[in-house]
Amino acid sequence: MTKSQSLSKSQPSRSRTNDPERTMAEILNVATQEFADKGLAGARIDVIADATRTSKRMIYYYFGSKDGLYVAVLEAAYGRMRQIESNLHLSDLEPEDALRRLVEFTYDHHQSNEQFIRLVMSENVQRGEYLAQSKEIQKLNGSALQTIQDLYTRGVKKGVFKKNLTPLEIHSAISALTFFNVSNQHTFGLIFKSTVPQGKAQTLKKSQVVDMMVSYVCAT
Amino acid sequence: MTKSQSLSKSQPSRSRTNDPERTMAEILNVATQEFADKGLAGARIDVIADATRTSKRMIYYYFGSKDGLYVAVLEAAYGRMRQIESNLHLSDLEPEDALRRLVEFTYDHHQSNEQFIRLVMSENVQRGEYLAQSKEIQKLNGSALQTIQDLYTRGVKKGVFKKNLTPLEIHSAISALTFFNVSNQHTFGLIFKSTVPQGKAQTLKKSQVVDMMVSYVCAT
DNA sequence: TTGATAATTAACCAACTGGTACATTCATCA
DNA sequence: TGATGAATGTACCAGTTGGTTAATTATCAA
Repeated sequence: MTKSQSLSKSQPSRSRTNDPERTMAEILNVATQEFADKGLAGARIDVIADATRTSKRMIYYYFGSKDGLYVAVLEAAYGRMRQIESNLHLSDLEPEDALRRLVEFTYDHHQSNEQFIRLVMSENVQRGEYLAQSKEIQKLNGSALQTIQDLYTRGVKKGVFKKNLTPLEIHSAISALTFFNVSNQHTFGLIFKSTVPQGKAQTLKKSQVVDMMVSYVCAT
Repeated sequence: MTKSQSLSKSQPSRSRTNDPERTMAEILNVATQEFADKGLAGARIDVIADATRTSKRMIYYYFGSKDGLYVAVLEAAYGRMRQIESNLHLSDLEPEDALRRLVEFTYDHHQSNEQFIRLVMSENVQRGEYLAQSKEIQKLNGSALQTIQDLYTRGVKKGVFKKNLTPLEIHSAISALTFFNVSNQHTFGLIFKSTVPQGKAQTLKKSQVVDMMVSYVCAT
């Protein structure tokens, strides 16, 4: 746990410090930005290396290849997301409130994690080829659905939710509405630029998404 | 030397045919596939050229550069979409039926035009940088919204639609639900592969999307 | 202290890739 | 028919880029 000498940022010393953890973390960090910015094919290893305090050689030392680095970036990004998501505790709210809260959370979550969204888009352009290589990924499927399952079951029992919906449907709908809003903002902004306020061209407001989900899930 | 017969694979005739239109069309066609498949950065001019009956030289002759070709592909793809969309005539249907029909059409439309969706995704990864270069694109904004505007106004007048919705909201919601379903199928399929039927991993069924839109737009 | 191994640097390279130079053939029309 | 510009094919190039070779330094257990 020491963390001994992590300073000396502007010290152009001839001596060198071995700090594998920091080196790896920095590479991963810079690479995440570059890949999110340009996609796998557009990203440049040299650019990543130059933005790091270390060298290109280190990238290959720790990650083996450009693809290897990309997969590592994907895994880390998905892992981070899962962790954030797991911090929601909805079980102490009434079903309808919990639903609202979940939608709002997801909306904000997507809104403030454009980098992640861009990675996911890139990966879909590549047909999930690289995400499929990750063993880690498989583990994180259940949790989001379980949350919804619980919430939904409570709502049905209480008679406030429609029957015969599946957690996956609900999750998909929420994701679609909140993800698209960020992912397609640029083309949407261009095509409807006369009607869309410039800047962050969010065409779906949070309250609308909430309303849509509530009116869909709640019993009439 | 020894000319090594690099040619004569199938002893191509020495005669050649000038057919600029066909040449351009073929280049554009092949390029659309390649760009949709790999994105701008991932696409290779040589691959496009080789898949054509003509040569790389012609690509530069007609389109100037890789970027130029890409913009031409985008324009053509968007143009095609606009044309197809304009073939819907909803004015002879009752508002609610027209809405259903619009949603169903959009769903099928996205479902069967994955190539276009992939181009749009790529372009969003690039922040719309290239679509913005196209002068043509600006023209096609209004039509989709106008269709919805008409339909919505009729519905409100008739008292079957909620008030205070905007055409852009409605259009965005429909787009989000139908686009996402195709665009994110790969990552979604991987993460929820235990719950999603393999193959075309459509997690949102057409009827669900229709229900969502209807329950959102229709007055309670 | 020392020897082994992990971490790191710098120079280098071969393949790839967008783009071109140039010669040549086709189509049109006077 | 022959001249002229448009269209096309071939060969080539120079910059880029992922990846590597080889030598050097830090770290730490024994």
